Amino acid sequence: MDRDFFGFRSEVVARSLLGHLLCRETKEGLVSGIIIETEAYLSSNDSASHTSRGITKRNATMFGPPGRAYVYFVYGNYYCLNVVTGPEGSGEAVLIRAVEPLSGLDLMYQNRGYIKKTTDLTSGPGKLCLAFAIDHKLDGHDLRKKPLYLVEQSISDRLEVITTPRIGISSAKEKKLRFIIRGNKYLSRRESLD
DNA sequence: GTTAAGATCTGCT
DNA sequence: GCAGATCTTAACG
Repeated sequence: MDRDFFGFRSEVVARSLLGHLLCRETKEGLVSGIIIETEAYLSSNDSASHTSRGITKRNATMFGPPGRAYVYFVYGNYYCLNVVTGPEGSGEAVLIRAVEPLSGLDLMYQNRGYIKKTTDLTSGPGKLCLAFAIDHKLDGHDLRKKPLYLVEQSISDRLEVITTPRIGISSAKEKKLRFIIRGNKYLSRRESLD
């Protein structure tokens, strides 16, 4: 995936990331999945974004060059993976909320502990970081390079995409900045009626 | 130094 | 459907 892909506003990149592949290589092997759910966090006028109050130690990666990974720790237990977007310095990103498992299923089960259903492997931002062995050490990593990278799929522009409000936030609830592939089994939540 | 809230997940009802 | 676990971050005194 080339550099120009990430330089657009996060609302645009969030949509265009759907259908492409997220790949992770570790010494145990290769894991990959199809991106099916994303959320955009804007550079300005978005009180739900980590960057709404300026640059801090945690969110510094979001103000860096696009195409990097912004990985942060939430709720004392889990990591979330974002893709930095927009021109450098704008402070925006796209949260990867769910993928559809494609390869390396055995390794995902191993990374997640004893999970029974395939639909529980990567159907949420914290879950997919566990399954893909993503943690704070990958914060700032360039997503065009191993061991964590994106691969373009030609099917991406023919998907049926719908938008909903973002999940788990208390401000800017009205903004429909969550992008999902309609009807996919691996979404973090069922589609709401709107 | 202290404190409250948080881009979540799991297990139980 | 709901509460608890768990701990970092950032705001405030």
